[in-house]
Amino acid sequence: MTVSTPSLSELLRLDDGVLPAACPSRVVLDHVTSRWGVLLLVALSDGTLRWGELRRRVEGISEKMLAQTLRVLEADGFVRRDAQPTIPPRVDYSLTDRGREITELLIPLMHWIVQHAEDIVGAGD
Amino acid sequence: MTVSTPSLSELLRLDDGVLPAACPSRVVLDHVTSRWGVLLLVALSDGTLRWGELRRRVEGISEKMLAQTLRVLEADGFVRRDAQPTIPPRVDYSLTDRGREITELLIPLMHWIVQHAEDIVGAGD
DNA sequence: CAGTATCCCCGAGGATACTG
DNA sequence: CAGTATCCTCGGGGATACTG
Repeated sequence: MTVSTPSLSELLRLDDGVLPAACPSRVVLDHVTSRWGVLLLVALSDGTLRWGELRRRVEGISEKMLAQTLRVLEADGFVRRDAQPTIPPRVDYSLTDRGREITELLIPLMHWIVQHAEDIVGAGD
Repeated sequence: MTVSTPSLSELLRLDDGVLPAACPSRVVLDHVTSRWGVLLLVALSDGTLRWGELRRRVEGISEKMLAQTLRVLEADGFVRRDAQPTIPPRVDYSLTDRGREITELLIPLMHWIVQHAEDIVGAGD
């Protein structure tokens, strides 16, 4: 049942295991694993959130980085932005299908980290 | 069969969905998703590698960042360092059990990214 | 409310040279 | 070979003020 994890080379079909530096995946990896990228995607996995809600959920993020990271994630097609032309404005952010795909891979990671973080920083740091 | 992904709040047992800023998980998340962290861990998933092999595999990494990132990953208990006291020296790096655990969550992520990267940067960037 | 615009700083990270 | 030491740059990212 447990298919032993295939090697990176097999998974990526690299015959030498080298992932080139100039490579689209590096760009996407950087976007997703950017300082605030993971946190925003994971926050949105709970459902649609407004700008202000996102700010509060992802504690510590500045307005600048919230805007910037959201723009990148939107450009990559991970996040959908719905702006109501009302006064005052209301903007909803949610995951696209693509965003949900990658977030489903991110959640187990976050989960593992949250479970083990204490042991890790407690012992070594 | 498919258990629908539980919400972040459920997974993390946060009643408000807010992941605090001052929190060990943030530190570990930063280490793992650091610029070179993912790439190194994933490279080591293929098995033990020597310093020079790692440098070549993770194309673009400088010696400084290789050393620095490896030290962090070692301190976190993800990576084991085996130094043979020979001349010339030989140092082997491999994943610990803990390293293998988290890498098994990283591989699907990398895999997804490599599969979809072209579409993503091709269309939006 | 949901952003943009600006200024500015610090440290991540690269280049280079050196060493056991 | 497997690093360390040093210098230096560039841009990530915070603080603050302003706007439709």
